[in-house]
Amino acid sequence: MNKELPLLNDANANINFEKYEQKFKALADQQRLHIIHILAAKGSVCVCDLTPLIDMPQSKLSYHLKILLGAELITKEKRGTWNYYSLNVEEVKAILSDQLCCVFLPSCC
Amino acid sequence: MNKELPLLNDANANINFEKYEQKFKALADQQRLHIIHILAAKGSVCVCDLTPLIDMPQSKLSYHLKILLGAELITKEKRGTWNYYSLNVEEVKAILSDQLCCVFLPSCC
DNA sequence: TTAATACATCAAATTATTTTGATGTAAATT
DNA sequence: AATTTACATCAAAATAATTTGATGTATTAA
Repeated sequence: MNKELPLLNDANANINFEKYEQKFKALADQQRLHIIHILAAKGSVCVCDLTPLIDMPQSKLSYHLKILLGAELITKEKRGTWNYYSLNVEEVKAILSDQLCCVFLPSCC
Repeated sequence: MNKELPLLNDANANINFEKYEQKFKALADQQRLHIIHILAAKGSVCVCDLTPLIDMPQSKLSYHLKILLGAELITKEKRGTWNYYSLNVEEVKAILSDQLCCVFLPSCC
């Protein structure tokens, strides 16, 4: 059995564009890029410590964190009342070029 | 003179998030990812040859090409009545991981 | 046990993006 | 010269994403 399907001659191979669309959508926002940048620098941060770093109401921050979480660009860990968010470095590296990793993940370079 | 600014301790370095936002926005759409994939496979393609490959009205295709062009992910070259679009491979490679390049630029692997 | 803190979620309002169909312009064909 | 082809652009309609402020639920602190 051949596990590889041949490329179709109309170049419309069976790529899961939807999955990538979601990830790029999550990245397609300055405020979320900023959040990513902070998480990259700070490691694990709870929402209450993130709020003063970025200037936005808490409900808005929660919204953006949810988008990033849905795209699996960040992870969430509950400790008591606090929710700690971290960057999913592996996932980000799987998407971004080394060059961009250097921009958004300072620890990378 | 020191060309490198020190990293600020609030991790809010002076990154041009806007520029990246535009590029990710352009990528954040299945139809545009499809266009990118076709251009990567076919090289240089005019709108009239692209239209039958992707199933959308011409004005819609023009709109999406314009978004990609604005993000400098593709280039345009006029030859007579025809407008030939090509992928800006350098730019795409500067953004996407090798892994993703393999997905969207088949010739890459 | 009351109050305060740390969130998530919800509905409504706002804003941004996409889609559609029509129209315009230029080059190519007849 | 009249048609046809190849596009871009435009305005209106449709859809989607974001923002806001209020409320709810735990957990912790007083």
